[in-house]
Amino acid sequence: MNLDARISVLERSSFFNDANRDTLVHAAETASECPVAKDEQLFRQGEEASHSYLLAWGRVRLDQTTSDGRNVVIRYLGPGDLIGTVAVLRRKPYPATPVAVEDGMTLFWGAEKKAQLIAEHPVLATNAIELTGSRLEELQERLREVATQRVERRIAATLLRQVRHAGRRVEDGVEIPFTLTRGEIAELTATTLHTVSRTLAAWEQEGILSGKRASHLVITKPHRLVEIAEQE
Amino acid sequence: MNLDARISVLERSSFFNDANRDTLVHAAETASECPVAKDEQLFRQGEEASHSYLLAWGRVRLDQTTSDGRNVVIRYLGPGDLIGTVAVLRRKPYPATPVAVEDGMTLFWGAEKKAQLIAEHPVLATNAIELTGSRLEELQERLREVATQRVERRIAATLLRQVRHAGRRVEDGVEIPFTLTRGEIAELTATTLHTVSRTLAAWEQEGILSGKRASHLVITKPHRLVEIAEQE
DNA sequence: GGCTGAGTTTGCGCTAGCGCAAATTCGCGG
DNA sequence: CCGCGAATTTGCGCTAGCGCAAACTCAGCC
Repeated sequence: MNLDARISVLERSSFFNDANRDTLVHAAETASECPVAKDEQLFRQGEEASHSYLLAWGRVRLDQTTSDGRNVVIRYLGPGDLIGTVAVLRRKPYPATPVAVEDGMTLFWGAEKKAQLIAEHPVLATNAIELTGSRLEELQERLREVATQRVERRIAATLLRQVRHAGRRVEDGVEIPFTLTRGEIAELTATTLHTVSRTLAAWEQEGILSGKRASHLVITKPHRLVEIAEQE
Repeated sequence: MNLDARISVLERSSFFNDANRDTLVHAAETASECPVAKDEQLFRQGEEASHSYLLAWGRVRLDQTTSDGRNVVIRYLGPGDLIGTVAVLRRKPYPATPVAVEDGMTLFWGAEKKAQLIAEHPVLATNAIELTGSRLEELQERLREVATQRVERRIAATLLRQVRHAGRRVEDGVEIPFTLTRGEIAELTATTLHTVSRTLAAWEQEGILSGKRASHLVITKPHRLVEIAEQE
């Protein structure tokens, strides 16, 4: 990636919202590139936070593992999303393990460079607060769902969230443009893969959605899914 | 509160960590004071975020209500904690309703003044990221607990969290220095008040803790509670 | 001091959904 | 093309804990 390509990637990220040319150039010049292969981990939960990443393209799943070995999917990240930035700024260990769900490319900065970038460009600090706040809001929403809703609603809400983040219109409806297994949906919604499988099988029968394994989920009746998510 | 008293309040808040005298004075001079009475709401979830608060003393519970009228307790706030700041900075509606659990006092700033404070004192932006990140981390932890743990463990973890945030050594053990009802514990741990009641009754019988209603919970065997929180 | 309402406790029936087990499917790599 | 492993599906027994109902407790207010 040359400088212009990098700048093009950066200006599409909300972390660089309202950033001027100087900021973009500074960030582009100080960044390094790192391709990431499917299933590769950028870093591991618990490690010292040494680098902060921005996903140029590809998709990444953010996993947290519990002390008894269970996994919770925190979120899916797409192009323009930051990875590891808050941990770097806080000088805390990484709280999660980002796993690439497809081949991709990242730009990354060492902790010092990132802190300097933010110190010299206050708009980036403001944007970091915005982004962290946005993550906070989403987690609050998820906690509310898990605390108060049955599984079906939660699955519907989770799929709609992926649609909102990354959904793509296709001929039959809306596609979630990355691989999402029943197991992963289970780890996003605090349930088991068996329950997800049963639920999705029923919805597939009903024509609400289709897709499994490497074929991406396609929501054919999004309004139906919204109804399910909002039922009492 | 005179200026020195305000400064004393501010410098004890982690939002003002590493802030110099100028910053503290600026913040103290531009703040207004608002006492808050037990059960009073500072603002309501969904309202436009117009003011940002810092709790000088007292305790506040942060509630989120779902569309079907159920309540989730997001966290308890104590002296030095910010209330509504992220929403103000993000120019989003308030995501929660802060309810005073005892009489207290707040300092507050209008949105413009707060944004200006942060723009003129970059250390505050850094601290805001730190604080938001810390909230994020806690919510991730709670989500992991709800997703993967049985109720008992969750209750234990929740009580230990209050102890860590606000616990006070007393003669018999560690006191949680604010009123925490079984219903509120239920809303913190995604369970029902009946289950909390049963669990706490058993633990009280076992000598692990004591206290109900207006009498604060006292954890008499904290190590036992840690064991429960960490069991598999 | 008495009353009241909110908080706590307890019994118990019920079920959502967990988790075991096994069968089926399918995508990928050699 | 075949084998294999991971993903998906399906049957089913079981139980953690929900939620209804009712009784008890106690703090605060008049």
